[in-house]
Amino acid sequence: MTSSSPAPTGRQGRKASARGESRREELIAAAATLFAERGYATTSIADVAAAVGVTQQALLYYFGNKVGLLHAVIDQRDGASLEFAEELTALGGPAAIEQLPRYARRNVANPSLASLFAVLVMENLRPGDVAHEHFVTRYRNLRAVIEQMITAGQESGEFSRTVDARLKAFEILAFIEGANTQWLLDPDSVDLVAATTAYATDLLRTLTP
Amino acid sequence: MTSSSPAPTGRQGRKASARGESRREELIAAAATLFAERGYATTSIADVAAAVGVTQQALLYYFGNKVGLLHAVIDQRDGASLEFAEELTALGGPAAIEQLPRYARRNVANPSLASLFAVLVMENLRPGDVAHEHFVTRYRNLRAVIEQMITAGQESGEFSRTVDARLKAFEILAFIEGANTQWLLDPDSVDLVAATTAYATDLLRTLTP
DNA sequence: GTCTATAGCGAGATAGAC
DNA sequence: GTCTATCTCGCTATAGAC
Repeated sequence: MTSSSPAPTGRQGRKASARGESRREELIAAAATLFAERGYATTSIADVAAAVGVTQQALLYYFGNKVGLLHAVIDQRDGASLEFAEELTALGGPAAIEQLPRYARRNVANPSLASLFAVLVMENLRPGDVAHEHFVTRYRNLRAVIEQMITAGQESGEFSRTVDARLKAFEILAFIEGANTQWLLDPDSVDLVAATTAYATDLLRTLTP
Repeated sequence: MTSSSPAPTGRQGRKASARGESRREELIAAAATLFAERGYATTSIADVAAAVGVTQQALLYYFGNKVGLLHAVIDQRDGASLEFAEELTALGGPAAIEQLPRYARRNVANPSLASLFAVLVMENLRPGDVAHEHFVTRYRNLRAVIEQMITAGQESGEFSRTVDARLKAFEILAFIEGANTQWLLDPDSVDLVAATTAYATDLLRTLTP
């Protein structure tokens, strides 16, 4: 966000890989994969560079330092998350709840993305950690989006007004995160989509008047 | 478990700190705190040793290597978790559900322990990670305990037989873990005990015939 | 048991050539 | 843009003295 990188001007040469990916994007993609697999702290920038076939110093040319790379990864991959959540909840009320399994399906289809943020959150729990503020606001935004979806349902009369929208939003996000954790650790032990569907069903029962 | 440490024989000298803690126990306690705060990978054994006032080499005398220290920490702190879960669920049925907020209270009272395992799990998601197998079986055991609690309630007729005990157990554990994550990241944003109490209440409604 | 000394590696980052 | 060379640091682990 602030200063960060020399930002190579304009478009890249034709050398960039198969798809129109710039070297910078290749590096971000490689970093996302490795961070998801091993975490940020244990991944060396040299490993990331090697995955793309350049040296560590080439990587530093783009991102300045390791933290710059991390922020580039977060910025590039996390926008989609909130958008996805907004898309799912935009319908408001019961229709939004029914979309919950789509979230699970998305994780199953893209475990690397699911793992990336789960791992990074735990590496940034404490104030002062490089991306702490980012994740704090990320979760606040997600809770806010879910809470609005619930209050929308209450205002339309589809949801009972006796439920505390704020606590319910917390609960729903807790389920999503915790389900994710268990599934990442032990994918064969549970059918994430089935579990999410079951949860959504029961959830609807507690929300409906 | 296997070989590990020279295991200093017999009891310790009177030099061990205020409480009857042996040096080994002091080191485990210091490691638990630091691992909880910074994670395993980013904590150096020298930091752990320094927290107790000895050198890194003294620490290695007890644990052999860094992985030995990790396993000592896990063995010492994790036994309590499963016991606690068993205690809470032993009652079976609705009474067990009502105990859920106690779990939250325990975390609030001991954030360091809550953080320790949350962080270590994410550092051991992948097969081959030093403590991967430990956490896989840990979660399997926890799910099994919760599942048994539910089936016990179903057999006594207190819980509806239409719910899938296995999926419900997964859901309950997901809530606990996810609630924990959100609260660790941003403690002021939510009242963990209130949220857990609300969840337990709604949970009971979906479980009761 | 705890120390000093030290080996040996891998990390992040800078300087400067091409 | 990407490289080679290099600096500096921190880390794990070993050897051996006390």
